[in-house]
Amino acid sequence: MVNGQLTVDAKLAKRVRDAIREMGYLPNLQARALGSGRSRVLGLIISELTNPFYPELVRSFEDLAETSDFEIMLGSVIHKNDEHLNRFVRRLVQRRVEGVAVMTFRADWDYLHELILHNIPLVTIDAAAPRARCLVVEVDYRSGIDQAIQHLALLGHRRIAFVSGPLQHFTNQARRDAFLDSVRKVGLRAKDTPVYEGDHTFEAGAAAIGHFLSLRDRPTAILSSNDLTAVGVLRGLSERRMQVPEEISVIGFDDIHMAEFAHPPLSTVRMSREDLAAAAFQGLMRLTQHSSPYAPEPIRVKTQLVVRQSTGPQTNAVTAKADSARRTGTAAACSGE
Amino acid sequence: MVNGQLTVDAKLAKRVRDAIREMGYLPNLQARALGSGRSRVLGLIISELTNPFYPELVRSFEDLAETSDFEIMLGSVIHKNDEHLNRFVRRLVQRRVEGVAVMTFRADWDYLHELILHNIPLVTIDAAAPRARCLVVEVDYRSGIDQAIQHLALLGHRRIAFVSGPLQHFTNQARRDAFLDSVRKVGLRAKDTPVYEGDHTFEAGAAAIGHFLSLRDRPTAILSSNDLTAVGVLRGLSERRMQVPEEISVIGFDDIHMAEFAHPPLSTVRMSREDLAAAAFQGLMRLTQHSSPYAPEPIRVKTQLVVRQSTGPQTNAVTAKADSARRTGTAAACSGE
DNA sequence: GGTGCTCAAGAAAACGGTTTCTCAAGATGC
DNA sequence: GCATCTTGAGAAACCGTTTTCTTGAGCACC
Repeated sequence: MVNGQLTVDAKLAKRVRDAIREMGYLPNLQARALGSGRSRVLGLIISELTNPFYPELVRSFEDLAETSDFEIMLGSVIHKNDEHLNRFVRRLVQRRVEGVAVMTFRADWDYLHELILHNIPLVTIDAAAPRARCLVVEVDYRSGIDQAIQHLALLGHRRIAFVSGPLQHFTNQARRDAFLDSVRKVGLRAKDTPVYEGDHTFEAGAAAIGHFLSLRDRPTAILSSNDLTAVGVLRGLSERRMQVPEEISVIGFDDIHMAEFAHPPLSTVRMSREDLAAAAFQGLMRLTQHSSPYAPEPIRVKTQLVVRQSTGPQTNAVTAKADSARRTGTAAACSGE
Repeated sequence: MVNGQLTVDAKLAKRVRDAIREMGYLPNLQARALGSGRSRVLGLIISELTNPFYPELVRSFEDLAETSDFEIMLGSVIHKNDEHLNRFVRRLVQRRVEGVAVMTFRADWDYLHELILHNIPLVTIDAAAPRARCLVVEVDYRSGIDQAIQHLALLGHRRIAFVSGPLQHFTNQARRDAFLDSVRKVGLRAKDTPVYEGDHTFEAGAAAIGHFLSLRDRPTAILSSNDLTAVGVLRGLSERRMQVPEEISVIGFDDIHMAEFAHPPLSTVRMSREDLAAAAFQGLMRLTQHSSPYAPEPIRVKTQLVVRQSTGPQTNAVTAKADSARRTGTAAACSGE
């Protein structure tokens, strides 16, 4: 009755329900989990919470989980040593999670072996763990990077540099490859599209700028593989007293909060955390419904350019304060979005 | 045996343990919780994860929880409506959490009544919920704000403004009062220490600057009640082409990541998230050990000035590019830390 | 009216551990 | 040597739900 069937008098039902509330009764979820064999807990593994990319993702994922009455167990990978990591994964199993979303972009699955052993549904990003009951969320880097490059090309830029993350990670290769394809598509050649391999830190941005400005043919626009590094690029430029976007344009990737508050506000390729979370959650729901070795299609998530004020038309003047030109450029860019 | 007593042959014990591992056995924590009556889950309530103050706090708290074999259930208050909030609190009770750390700075406890009803240990910040089994973490705003004001006074500033958060919150009153006390201590008068009430957003910073610059006696230094607003102040100044710290000094509060990456890097009063998390966790452990109506002393957490590059000596020149002076000033300030 | 069927309510078993109880063997004291 | 205390192993009860099983009532049909 309490669980919602309608075989008894509605009025009586209401009275009973009121009495239950009155006494402050709340079912014990542990007991329920034990009895039903369903814990209603999901695992969520991220790189780390202090990476500004993740809080939004976690929040979206939690919201989804909440509306479906799931709890989530959060674990970050980066600052943990292997010992800690294994402990965390073991706890996931001990709490009998019904599935785990692995939202980190590195592609080694060793630390997940305990989950695989217990045949727990898994959702990963970019690349699948080698096993059944694993679903991939494929981020479509190309769509957003294409937009970024076309935006720059439209503004007249013919020399566009790229700051990548560590190329040992599959995801960073994918981003760089997307960049190289895009610039080729708008007719630029390899020597006009230099790539600098950074490490996704703030400092890498300043280092990249040091490198690019030492080139004979300096790029007039820079695309960075993540926002933090792009902000580092902005800082490096500001320290060299170079004006953005008058002298050089900068585009980031991710669209973290900081991008909006950067100086100038950073144009960037947005990878929607909401979409990512939704894809991951949906994927888990799908996997949990099929207990058989079920291998569904990957879920794709698009990326998209967000134009702010760090991009403007290419000019040859090195010191020109082309303020009015910039305004026009920005307006044009915005309308192109 | 499995739980670690030493009554049987050590070798046999090892063999048994190996066999257990071999078979992939892991105890079911739900069953354990049900049997023992201890869930080993703690609640952690924060304002919201996308507020850059919190990720570090959550991480620290999680680390502590992990080493003591606790799980945490995370909930954010801000973006939830009352309906959602009540659901979350109810879930805390349903999972039979052993205690809840309420790490949000607002002081209304209505939404916690379910926790109070079930006599669940509570740790709060700044002010205690009106009940037993509740422990307060008292943030010592005065220590850090004193340091900030003395730092500015030493640099020659005699007109120091304050941007507060919404004064309906107890915590913001405390910060403002600490400011007023501090400036009085270094001999400044009310008319030279104007206060602007903002709302802790980025935009509030620009608004505050608009107000302060319209005053007849402009302040030469600004202390903000949080970092995001301070960054907004920096932005407002930059839009007015005013140099920081040559023309005006700025100090924030909190020491979020962004502070370091601001332009220029923001001097700020650090409220240590590690300390806060440690205090909260310790408090919960203390409370859970005493089931009786036990009212322990509050735990105090200090704040501390961090000097970066947004503060420099007061100069009368409005447009002077006092670069060398600034360098010296910064160095002096650093050594004073 | 007896037989077979459906249905729902209540009892019992299960979930996987912890905690408590029981009881017999061994140690201790006189 | 006998009564008492201590010890530890194994059995039993328990935690609070869900799930399955049992039972008996109600009903249609021949």
